[in-house]
Amino acid sequence: MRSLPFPELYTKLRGRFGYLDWWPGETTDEIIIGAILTQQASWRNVEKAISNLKEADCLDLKKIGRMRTSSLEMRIRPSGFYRQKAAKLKAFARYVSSNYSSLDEMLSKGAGELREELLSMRGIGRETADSIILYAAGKCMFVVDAYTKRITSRIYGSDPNIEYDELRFDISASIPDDLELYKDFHAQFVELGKKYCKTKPLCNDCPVKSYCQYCGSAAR
DNA sequence: ACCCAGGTGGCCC
DNA sequence: GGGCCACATGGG
Repeated sequence: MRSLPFPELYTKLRGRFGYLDWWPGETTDEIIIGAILTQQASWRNVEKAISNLKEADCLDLKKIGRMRTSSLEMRIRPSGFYRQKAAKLKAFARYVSSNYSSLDEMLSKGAGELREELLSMRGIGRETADSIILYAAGKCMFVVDAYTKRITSRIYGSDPNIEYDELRFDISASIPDDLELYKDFHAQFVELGKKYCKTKPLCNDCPVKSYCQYCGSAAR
């Protein structure tokens, strides 16, 4: 197997998929709402939920805090786990309004401190916390997800069940401290994963096929 | 009729 | 520290 360090992996994916502008031009409220709604859901379904909220002029944490729970649940229903997610959104909205004068005040804290705080909140796990830090707060925090684990295990032979933070540290330590790179690299992992790295082999035409231990033999 | 999706938390041993 | 499980909808 040829070696493929993370920066070169990014270059390769970027060359293939182009710059992927995730959550472009959205408000921080919308990014956080989307980060919660997308937990174990397809983005297509999240878009429906977001569109329902927008239609009701409720794509806003303060308004979500004041909405009737049943109404919120109905709006976000397409994104799945809608009762849990409604509670998570309510809890987030309540937390911000009772502890800060604005969402921006919370998001302007240091990344490490903000991470601890987000992780202490109910329904906010590591991936959601890091997505909020990276895309809403705009601070370098690498977002790991199931695709990131699967792809790195197939290319580098690492444990597919690697600890979230271990992989996060490994990638962070080997790429430059550049916000746009952090944002886009995660998006590239997801793009590659969706197209070519499902649990079943989809090696055909995969941009990193020759580096992949899963299908590398076919590529050689 | 399955299997999967841009996870999280709880409970068990 | 790992292995299950519930949570729920919509698309392939």
